[in-house]
Amino acid sequence: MRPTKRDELVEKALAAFYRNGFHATGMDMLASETSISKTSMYKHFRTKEELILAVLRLRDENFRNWLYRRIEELAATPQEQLIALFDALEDWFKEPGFRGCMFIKASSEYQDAGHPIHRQSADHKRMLETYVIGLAQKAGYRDPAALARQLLLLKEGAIVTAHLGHTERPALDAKQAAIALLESSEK
Amino acid sequence: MRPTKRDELVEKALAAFYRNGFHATGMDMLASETSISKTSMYKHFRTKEELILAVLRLRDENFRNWLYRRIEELAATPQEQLIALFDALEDWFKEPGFRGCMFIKASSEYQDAGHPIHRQSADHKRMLETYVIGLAQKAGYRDPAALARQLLLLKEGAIVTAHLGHTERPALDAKQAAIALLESSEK
DNA sequence: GACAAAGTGAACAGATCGGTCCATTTACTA
DNA sequence: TAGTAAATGGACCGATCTGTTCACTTTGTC
Repeated sequence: MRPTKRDELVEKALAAFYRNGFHATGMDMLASETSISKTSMYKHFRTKEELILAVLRLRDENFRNWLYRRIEELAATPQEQLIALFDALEDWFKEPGFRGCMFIKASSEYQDAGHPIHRQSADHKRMLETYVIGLAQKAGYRDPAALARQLLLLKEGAIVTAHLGHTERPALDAKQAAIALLESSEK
Repeated sequence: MRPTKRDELVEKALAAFYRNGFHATGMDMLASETSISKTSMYKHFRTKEELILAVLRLRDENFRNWLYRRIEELAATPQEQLIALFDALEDWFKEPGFRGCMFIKASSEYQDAGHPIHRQSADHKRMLETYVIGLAQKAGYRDPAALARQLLLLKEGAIVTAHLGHTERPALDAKQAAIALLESSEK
């Protein structure tokens, strides 16, 4: 089954929005860049906002799938996987087109906490939190939720620091901090 | 000496950009919101970009002054001040108009690492780093730079998490992680 | 009270914004 | 092969974008 035109649009729009930002990427630019007519775009999505929401759904799926698999490749036990998270980050930061976290950027452009785009970005972060809490639970920590939240602060910090580009290897700094946190956390 | 019209413009533009974003805030909206004519605005700044750069300079000055003073209010020794950083964050997050870090948002909208706005945002982060390294040095840590980078990852993470709003008290999580990091860092 | 500097409002430019419309062409399927 | 659904290009809408121009008014100073 070939990917539908709709999927193709969302995929290419994802690349354009990620590289160029949301407000800065117009629907005409999108049409020419994706080689999909504006008429078609507006047949699939009633507004630009709906398209962005679809893009963010795809991004969430892609990113979490990639991350979870990469972490499993890198480490076998939950304990080690909590650390491997930061090795995976380093891989991501090194990718040529890296431009930060799409959800942080989305919430930067759609700031109102009640805005659908902002809310969907928060949902993504919540799902990541659930995943890391699960790892911390399996690893046997006494307060897995608190530990997960702390590790995720390091993750978010590393991402924005990598994008800002004022520090050499934020993923490595985060990893070392994570190791220290794990060692000082009670089981 | 009264503040000049230029200062007044930059100050009000700061509030508008912070609340509303950069691309989403047009020069006409800015003119009506600041009660300063467009003609005047363009007499002080040749382009919107130049105005944004002036706004970011003011924001950097305001924010660092506020933060440094708040930290000194909250704690007396460098050791305690490294922790008080996160109490200051909590104060900030609780402010009614809190909408995240202006520099993270600026770099989210002007993503290219070579763009003046992106570069200036990175400069702000570097200056904060210098300050925290100084505290870590005075507190007598063996590797003050590494420790400062780790603490700042927690800070950036807490800011974006507070803005996303998917977690209850990110500043408190960050503070507890910071305490653990400090305890496990060699002097 | 004259003069220059600074600020004003409003119209204007050309480009782009999100979104609509329509006649035509392509592609799948009965 | 006929019919239908999907996709196309391009014109078009009103609004908004950054930035300019101009004639007029305010303001502070000598």
